[in-house]
Parts: sequence; C-alpha cells; structure tokens
Amino acid sequence: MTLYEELTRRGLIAQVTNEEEISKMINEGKAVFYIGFDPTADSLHVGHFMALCLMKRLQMAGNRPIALLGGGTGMIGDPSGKTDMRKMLTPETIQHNVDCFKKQMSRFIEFGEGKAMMVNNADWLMSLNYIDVLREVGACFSVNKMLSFECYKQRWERGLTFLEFNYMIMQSYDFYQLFRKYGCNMQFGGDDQWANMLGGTELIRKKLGKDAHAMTITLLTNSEGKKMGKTEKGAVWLDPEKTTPYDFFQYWRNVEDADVIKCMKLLTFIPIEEIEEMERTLEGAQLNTAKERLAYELTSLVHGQEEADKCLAAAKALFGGGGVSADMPTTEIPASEIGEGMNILDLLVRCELCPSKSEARRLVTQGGISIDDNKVINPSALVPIEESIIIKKGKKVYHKAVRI
RNA sequence: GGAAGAGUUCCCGAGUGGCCAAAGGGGGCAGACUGUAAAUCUGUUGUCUCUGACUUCGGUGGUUCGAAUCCACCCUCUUCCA
Repeated sequence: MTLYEELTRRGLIAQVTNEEEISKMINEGKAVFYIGFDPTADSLHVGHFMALCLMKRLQMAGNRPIALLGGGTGMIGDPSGKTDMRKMLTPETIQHNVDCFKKQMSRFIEFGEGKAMMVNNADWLMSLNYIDVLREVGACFSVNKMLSFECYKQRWERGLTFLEFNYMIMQSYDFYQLFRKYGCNMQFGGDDQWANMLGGTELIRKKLGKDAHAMTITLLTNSEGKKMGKTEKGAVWLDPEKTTPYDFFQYWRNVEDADVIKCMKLLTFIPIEEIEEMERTLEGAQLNTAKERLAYELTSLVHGQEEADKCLAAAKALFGGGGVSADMPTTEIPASEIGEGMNILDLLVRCELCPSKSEARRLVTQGGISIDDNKVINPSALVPIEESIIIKKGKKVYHKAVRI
C-alpha cells in the first residue's frame, strides 16, 4: 500500500489540487512540503497534532517537511471560517507562543540537518515594505475573487477588517517565499486553509510560472459536525500543564460511539487494516475497548507510554473496581485547616471542585457528592480527614484530599 | 462626518415603574436509565452567614416611596448615507 493510498483510506485527505502529481511525489519521497502553525495560544492542540502526524508520516516516507511558525501571520489573525474577529495578540504574546510551539513540536518531529526544518515567517514578513508588497504581490490578487470565497462568508454578518482580509495574501506570500528559498512545492494544512493555500499556488504560478500543490486534511469533527478537541473549558491541549494527561485520556475515552473509528483513523498510527477490522466487528458496548485503545494510543503519542500506562491504570481502578489510584488530582490541606473535620462545602471549594459554595451546596443536596464511596447529602456535614479521602463528584470526577 | 437602531445573567433572547434574581430556548452541572457512549426523562443553573439577606440588566449621575424599565451625559456595536 502506498502512502497516498493509506492517507486516503484513513480519510485524512480532504482536498487536493492535483491528485496524480501529489500522490506520485509523496509516494516517491520527493516532496518538500510545509505546514503553517499560527501561534494563537501557548500550547498546541489536537488540530495541530493531526498536522504533525501527517508531517511524520510523510517524513517517514522520505519527504522533507518544513514547519512554519507564524510569527508574522500571527500578527494579523486568520479570519477563515471564523465567526468573530480575533483578538489581536501583542508581539510579546506571539513571541512567547512561538517559543512554546517550538518546544512542543520538537517532541513529535525531528528537526535538524537533513531532517525537518523549522522556519518563522516573521523573518521575512516583518520587514516588508507596504508599497513594495502592494506592487509585487497585491497586483496578483483579485478583490472580486477574494470576496467570493466561502471562508469569509460567515464574516459578512459581523464584519471583516482590512487587516484580516490581508491574511490570505500573507499566507500566499509565505508559500511563494518557501518555494523560492527551499524549493518547497507543496503545502498542507487544515481544510479551512484551502482558500489561503490556493492563493499561494496561484501566486507562484503568476510570479514564477511554476506549479506548486496544496492538499488539505480533514477537520476533526464529530458525528454532529462540531469540531472535536474542544470542551466547555476550552481546547484539549497537548501541554500537560494545561490539560492533564488524565483529562486528555478521559476526553478520548469518552468520545461518542459514532466517532471512535474515525478518530482512530485520523489520529493514531494503528495500522489501517486493524482499524477496519474493528470497524467491521465491534458493536455496542464492545466499542468501549476501541475507546480505551484510542485513548491509550493518543496519550502515549502525546505524553509518552509511561503516562499512558498510568492513565489507563487509573481509569481501570476508578471505573472498574472502585479501587484507589495513586495518580489522581490531589489537594493537600494542612491539619490546622481541617481540625476535627472540614465543612463539606468548604472542602469542595478548597479542592476546586466547585467555584462557589452555592454551587457546592446545590451539588451536595442533589446527591452528586460522595466521600470514600458514601453519599453526602447534608450541606452542613463535617468531613473528618484522618489521612486522605477520595471525593467523587458526579460519576467521573475523582479527587483526593490529603491531610498534611 | 450625517441619520436610524441596539447593548439584559455562560450564549441567544423576552421584559418598557412595584407581582423581577428577571420568561423561553441553548449550553453547563447533578439525578434516573446505561457501556465512563448517545438518546430520553427529572432537578438545578448570581452570591452568601440560604425558609432570610445582599449584589446584578453597557457606564456615570438624576427623577421616584420604589428603576432592567423614566431623564441627562458618556462609552461600545450594528445598519443606511458619505
């Protein structure tokens, strides 16, 4: 099976400019390709992870990857497919985020001589001269055409600033620069980037008369069409400080039935044959084994096998036999604070299981709290803590409070 | 720059002097049912010293026994004209 076939079978490919040429080039390991990452936050998320995996797959087949950090484009903000205008980031924040990205990316991709390359578009974008750019590249873009793009459609209602409108031109310019400097002939990215990427191929054709290609990967959406990798509290981050490995594991452990197989295909390196076998044979509750596998594989890729083992063990202990796991979120409380016993409401707030005592009270009276497997209904109950206790909030949240 | 309109709790959105901590929906949280899933049903969703009190309806002042609601000024956003 060729690389391109595998990508297709996994459902990774969304759109391509020229299937024949792209598949030939990447199968033979002759592509020099780039993927751009705008430093909009201080950690990568699952969407970035998919892109990095793609990079890795292609790198393993002998292609040359370039990771482009958007130190320059981050100053603008991509409006594609967004409903609201993005908050403008300060140069300091952008630099900080770039540094965080660099660190995280090196864990997934090997950079260095003859391996992957990392560049920052701030290096060429920041020093551009406005008039020069307008004459050199501005002349190659048709406003009429740009306005017709689907990716801006959502913005008609809320407005699109001139700043953001230029994002596409900057991204196209990146591709053009990389093509000239490094012979980069392909760009990959999320499917929401399609229009921006085409802008690049067209710019290269107009300026240099050469062909460059673009390919987008499927956006990770659930069966309801919503973007995955998001929770109410925000994105599922790859940074263990921002999303603990345990929470990361649980996120994937809890995906909907309809999405497990898809996630496996898109996010893991489990052989496609094996996944297709599961797709054929697993039904109903059996899918739980697939979910567990998905969570384990992903956690292992992102946080390392050791962490993944811990998460798996913790999950089994908690949900399987009600056993106690050493590895759960823990709050240490000084003995002086506990005294003879701590009020249940204070305890919940103290452990950050509830933001306010009112909410804690609600939770307790509604029967959502157990201490060491005993339900606590009385909001004025005193909880003695000899050494440590396990607090259970709802069905899935476990927390340990330790006396120190 | 000119004209019109809007800003309500996490979000959408009702409310035009007291019956308003503010309808309805979405989302969240919890309970039931389950498979750590989905769907469904139930409760709940400002804070606290919780059968009571306190703070909230863009901001600041004012009218009134009483203001999300009326008045003045300011800020922000949208639409139309330039």
